[in-house]
Amino acid sequence: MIDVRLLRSDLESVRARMTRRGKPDLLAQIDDAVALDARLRSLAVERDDLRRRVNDLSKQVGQLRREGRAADADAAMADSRRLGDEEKSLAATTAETEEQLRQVLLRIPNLISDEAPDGNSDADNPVVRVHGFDPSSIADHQRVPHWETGVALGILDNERAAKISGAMFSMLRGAGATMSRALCQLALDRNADAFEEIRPPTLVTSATLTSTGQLPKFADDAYSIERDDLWCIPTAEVPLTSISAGEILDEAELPRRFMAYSPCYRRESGSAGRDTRGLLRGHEFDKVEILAYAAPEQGRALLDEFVARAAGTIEALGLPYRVVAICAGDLGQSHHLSFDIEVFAPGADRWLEVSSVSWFSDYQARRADIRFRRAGQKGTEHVHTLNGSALAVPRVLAAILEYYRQPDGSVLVPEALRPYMRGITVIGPR
RNA sequence: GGAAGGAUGCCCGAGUGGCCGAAGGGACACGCCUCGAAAGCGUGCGAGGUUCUUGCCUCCGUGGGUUCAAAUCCCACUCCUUCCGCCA
Repeated sequence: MIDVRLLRSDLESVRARMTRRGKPDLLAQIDDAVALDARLRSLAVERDDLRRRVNDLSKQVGQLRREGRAADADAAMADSRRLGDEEKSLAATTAETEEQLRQVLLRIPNLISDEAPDGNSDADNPVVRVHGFDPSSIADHQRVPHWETGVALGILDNERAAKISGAMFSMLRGAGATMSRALCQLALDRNADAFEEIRPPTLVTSATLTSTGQLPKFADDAYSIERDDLWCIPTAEVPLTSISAGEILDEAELPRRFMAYSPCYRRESGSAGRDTRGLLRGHEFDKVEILAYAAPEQGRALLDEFVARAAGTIEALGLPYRVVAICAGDLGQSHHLSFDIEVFAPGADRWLEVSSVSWFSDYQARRADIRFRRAGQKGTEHVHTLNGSALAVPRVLAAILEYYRQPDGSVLVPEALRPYMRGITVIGPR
């Protein structure tokens, strides 16, 4: 949620920054918010004044009673009752306006960073840097899509996954399942120096899903369990962000860092049939997420650190990758500034997004009400939140099955994964 | 799933209709004292909104209700604890 006060103090700058997202109807939403806010404030002033008078009269009633002036007390009581009725109807109007404003505000996206490049869609995202990518070094035996290799080696069985759960679910077997787990282990171990490991719940309440920005706007993208009013998390970002919801932290404990392995559930409602072969996109996948609560001034540097950590793990796996800056028009609703890491998959012959690292400024913290107190100062501020995939398993696994494929059709296990592979160094046909 | 008890400020804890935004203690901060510290003493110490300051409004798990007036009474819900049942 953006700060309403910004709409009052610096409306033009808000409008200018929203314009960069390239969504014309946003400006109308902002106008709605401004109007509702103005209305709310005048209503609140009026309501508070009535309350003050009711409170005063009520106190007088008690006072007069104690002094034995029953007639005066009755008169004050009558006055108070009359004002109270007025207050009640005004309070109802105010509450209604408040809720309207909240609903509008929940749908207004975050202010984007000046640093985010211009652009309308992912096609405009500039490549920031490329590592280890040399198309001329890629041999024919690597140009086999992982869904073929995976089936040939008996480690990927999407047919049976579909039998069990329907389309867009996948099942790994044998060394494939082991490698999936190994990738999680690797990502967790590489970040254990700075992050507390969490095993969060993966079913969450509506309030939790609202804090990170998935609700109310993107309800169709998440699985819901209506009978119990719970939602399946689309990413561990959701529970991790809400760990300190409603809490006030000390400046000294910032940045506060968490990491978590979790399954992630996505309905992928808009993308059925697109890029769904093999392990490219599924309703359920494993991911290791890293996240931090930070003081505002720590945000930018942490974003770089998160990108470096995610890229470092890909590098340790020996995979070619590039870092892409997300342009203004492609930035998600909650995002302030984001970078994606993409791995080149020679068999699928394309770059796969394997990590998205984002800085949310105070947008999520305001929704989740996560604040901190600066040492020696009165009052509180909202923290900034950042998060990123330390490693998204299926796509990295896909890239490995292609990049590490050998002329005889087997797949070499990357050096970095071997400690977690029970001695398997090569995945051959069964 | 059934039964009972509970939820108050950073923590503990008092408060059963008005004088309670909330006693008392602890923790914390500052000052005094001290060579320094501990102990002692004094002062301060929740959050949000609105406001030039003063002030005013809101918040005692959440949401409703009763009342001139609610932390306090009523209803519903959530969570915690204990017991029973069930269960990986």
